[in-house]
Amino acid sequence: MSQTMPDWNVLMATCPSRKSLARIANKWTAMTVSVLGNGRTRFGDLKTQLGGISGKVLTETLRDLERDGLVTRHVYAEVPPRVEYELTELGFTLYEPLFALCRWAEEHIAEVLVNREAYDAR
Amino acid sequence: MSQTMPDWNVLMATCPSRKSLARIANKWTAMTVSVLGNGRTRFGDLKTQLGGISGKVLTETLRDLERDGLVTRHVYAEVPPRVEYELTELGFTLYEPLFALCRWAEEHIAEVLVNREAYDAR
DNA sequence: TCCGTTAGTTACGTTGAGGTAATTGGTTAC
DNA sequence: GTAACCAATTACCTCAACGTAACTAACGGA
Repeated sequence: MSQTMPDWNVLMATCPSRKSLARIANKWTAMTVSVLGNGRTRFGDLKTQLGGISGKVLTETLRDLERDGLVTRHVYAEVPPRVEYELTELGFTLYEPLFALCRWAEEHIAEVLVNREAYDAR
Repeated sequence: MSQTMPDWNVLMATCPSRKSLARIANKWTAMTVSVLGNGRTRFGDLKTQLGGISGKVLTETLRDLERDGLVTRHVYAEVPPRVEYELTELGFTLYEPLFALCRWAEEHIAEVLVNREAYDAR
C-alpha cells in the first residue's frame, strides 16, 4: 500500500494538480482562507477585511473555492441579502500553510526590504 | 516586548508585506523553493524539473528570490557557463509552507476534482 | 414614492504575467 | 572554421488578472 500519490505531480506541466496549486498559491486565496479561518464570515465583512479587493474578484475567488469544496456558502432568505462563507473541513486543511505564508510575509518583510536594498545597491 | 509585528499587515492593501505575500504565494515560487529544498541546483536542472517553465520566467523568478535574500546565486568561471542556486537560511524558512502547498495540491486533487464535478452538475 | 441596503453580474479598460524566438559569449570538440 | 553547449537577455505578442462603474432585485423606512 502506497501512502503517497505518485500519479499526481505538480512539477508536471499537464498534471491537474498544477492548476490546483496555481489556485491555492495565490495571494487572494491565502488572504481569504486566512480570514475565514476565524469563522463564518459575511461577504461584506470579507470585502472590508481583504483590503483592496474588488467585489468582482472576491466573488470569483469565493466561487472557485466553493467549487473545489474548500468553502461553503450560506444564503439567508433576507432582504437585503445576507450571505456567509465558511471553510469546509477540506478548506481547513489549507488554513495552516496559507496562514503561515501571510505570517511569513509580515514577520520577514523588514529583513526582505534590507536584502533588497543591499541587492539594488550592489 | 511584543512578539509579533503589529506594524505590518498583509490585509492592508498598501502594506509592503502585501507585495511580498504576492510573490511567495505564487506557483512558480512554490515549485522553485520546493525543488531548491533538495539542495543546490543548476539553472538547467531547475528548468528541466519545473515542467513547462520558460527560461525567461525562471530567470525572473530566481532574480526576485535572490534580491529578497531567499536564494544565493553561485557562478562558476567555466565555459559553458555553470550557475547554481541555493536556498538561504531565510529562504529555507519558506520551504515548509511552500512544499506543503505542493503536497496539498497533489494529495487533494482527486477530492477537488470530485467536488468540482458535483458543483458543475448542480 | 423614493431612497438605502447587500450580494452579485456585466461590460469595459488597463496592467502584468508569461510564452516564443532570436541573439550573445567563450570555450571545447569535430 | 564551425558546431555545440549553457545561462541570460531582449523584443514581441497573447491572454489572464484585476479594478471601475453601472446596474439589478427585493424589501423596509422616511
